[in-house]
Amino acid sequence: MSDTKSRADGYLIGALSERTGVHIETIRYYEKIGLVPAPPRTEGHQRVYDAGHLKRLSFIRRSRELGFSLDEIRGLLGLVRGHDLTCGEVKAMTEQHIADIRRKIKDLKKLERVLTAVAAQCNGNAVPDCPILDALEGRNESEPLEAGSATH
Amino acid sequence: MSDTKSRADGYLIGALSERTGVHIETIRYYEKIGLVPAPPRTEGHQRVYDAGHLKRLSFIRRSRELGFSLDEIRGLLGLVRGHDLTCGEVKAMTEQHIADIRRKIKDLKKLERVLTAVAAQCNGNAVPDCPILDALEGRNESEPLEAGSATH
DNA sequence: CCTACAACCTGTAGCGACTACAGATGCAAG
DNA sequence: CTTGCATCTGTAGTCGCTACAGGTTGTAGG
Repeated sequence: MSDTKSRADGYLIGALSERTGVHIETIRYYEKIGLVPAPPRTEGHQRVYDAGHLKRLSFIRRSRELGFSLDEIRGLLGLVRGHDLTCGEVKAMTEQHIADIRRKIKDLKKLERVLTAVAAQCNGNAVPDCPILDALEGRNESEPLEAGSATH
Repeated sequence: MSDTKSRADGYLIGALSERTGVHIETIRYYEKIGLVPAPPRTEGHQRVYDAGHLKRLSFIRRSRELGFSLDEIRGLLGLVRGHDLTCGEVKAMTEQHIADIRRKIKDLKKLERVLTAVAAQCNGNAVPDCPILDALEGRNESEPLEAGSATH
């Protein structure tokens, strides 16, 4: 069942990393910032994880994939282990998140439109009079582009 | 014509910041990393900019709004002042960029779908059995979500 | 001329979320 | 015993800024 290194009941960090898809360094980083608890160690100071750690780390990974920040995840985990947030608050957080994502999509679509238009004018000639650079220089002040979150 | 501080022909950093919409600290940062040249100074060591700086900084700002990295902009500016890139290379860069943006949009749309589905199951009850948290814990392994750039 | 105050200066540290080392151990197989 | 991989700690770097602290310059008013 287990092809990766394990100790009696638990697994070492490499095995946990493999099972969760979270890099080893990232696991240690999460421990350092207190997002996951420090696990017990072997006599040789190596971390030994159990199924609970696996679950928690998977939860974090899925949440990250859905775009939650580490701080938001801290909140979500608070509820798991205690009673920080109500279900309604979790829902509100999620909906706020959806709104953010929609805004980002909107911004990116606009970017795509502008860049596509700009690239279409270029025939791939030699150096001078590149229409893309002209557009960037603002000689063709068509779209306002009022600074948004863009890629960030 | 000029309501902001200027010295003879040029403007001080505050005026440049106002005209370009780039923060003062950011202008100094760009100078530090060599993205814009160090301007001449007054006797009291204050930076004095001219129309050339204004143009270059505006170019940078527009490029940033379109999602180019500072390194990419460095390349684009290389062409402006010399002959680093051909127009075709600029076009290729732009198209690569468009592809990146499309991928991001795709990822975000997927995120939106998953989160919307997950939030819809929640009626905003009290603490236990929150369907959002259930989903994050992976009890409902429906969408694969294979780790992408997500918000990054 | 003196004072107040805004705008400027330099330099450093911090953000988020990692990533990438360097150099020291642990541990199992041959 | 040696090899060699996995793990350990700690620090510095990434990107694109932002936010200070603490000092100087420049200008306007009294």
